[in-house]
Amino acid sequence: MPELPEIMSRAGEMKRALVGKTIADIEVLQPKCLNVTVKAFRRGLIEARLLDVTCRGKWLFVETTQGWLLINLGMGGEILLARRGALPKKRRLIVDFDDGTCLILNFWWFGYAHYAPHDKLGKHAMTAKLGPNALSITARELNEIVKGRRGAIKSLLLDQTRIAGIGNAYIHDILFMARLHPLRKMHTLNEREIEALAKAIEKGLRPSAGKGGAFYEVNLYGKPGRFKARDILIGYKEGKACPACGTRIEKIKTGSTSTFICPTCQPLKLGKRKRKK
DNA sequence: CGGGCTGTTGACTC
DNA sequence: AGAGTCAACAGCCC
Repeated sequence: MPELPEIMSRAGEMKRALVGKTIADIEVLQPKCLNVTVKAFRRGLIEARLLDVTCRGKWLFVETTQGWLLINLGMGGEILLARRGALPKKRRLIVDFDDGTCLILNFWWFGYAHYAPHDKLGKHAMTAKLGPNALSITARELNEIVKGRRGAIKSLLLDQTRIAGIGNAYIHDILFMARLHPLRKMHTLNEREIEALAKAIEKGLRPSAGKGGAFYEVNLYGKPGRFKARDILIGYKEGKACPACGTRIEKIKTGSTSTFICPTCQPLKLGKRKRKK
């Protein structure tokens, strides 16, 4: 499940590998991943030269001389660089370049490959509403985002219009490092806790971003990320000992998703006074 | 073999 | 505002 560390890594790889190339052809095997017709998509991007690749949250922004290619991998999938003669089996969209290489998009369940002309990028609703990147938010900004809201902190962290890039894989360790229960209400958070959360977002995403993403995702060349299972503190480690206190890690339902927590380190009821002195 | 689970997002309802 | 539900339909696990 690609989240900010993976998408940042893919953006860097794509920038290094693709800038300067010109799109020669596009083959769409799954038209429903587009926001326009196959014809309009091809007309928009064929003959475009790639200028830059960046990301905002889980979206890749490929800037070309003819507008933007916007990619979201949804619940999973790969972006691979290959040659026309040696394509991977699974593929839903193929972008051919003028030098015989091609970019293959595969979505596990579904994903998006959208086209926006230069002057329509601001009208692309799914990206226009994105909040600031999770790795560029300061404690002060986080405080502003949290202020006046009443919902659970987990739903805020996953709300891409407030904070872009966190998904349900990295969130377990972020909440654990902030010592916050996922269902804590935002209006009960004090300044110290918000500051801890801002630090935890950084600590939860930056190491993986520096290692090319998580081990369960592959890069443009098919190589898995170097952020390993042992680098994860409590996510997906139900029944194992909490690294901070030894309590058994639990998996709890939080709305329609689950969260792994340490019930000792992340109590839901915030005692006004700490027990034990 | 089959049922349950999992990730993202928008649309929709209450 | 926010919580809940659903739909899109692959692949792994038991």
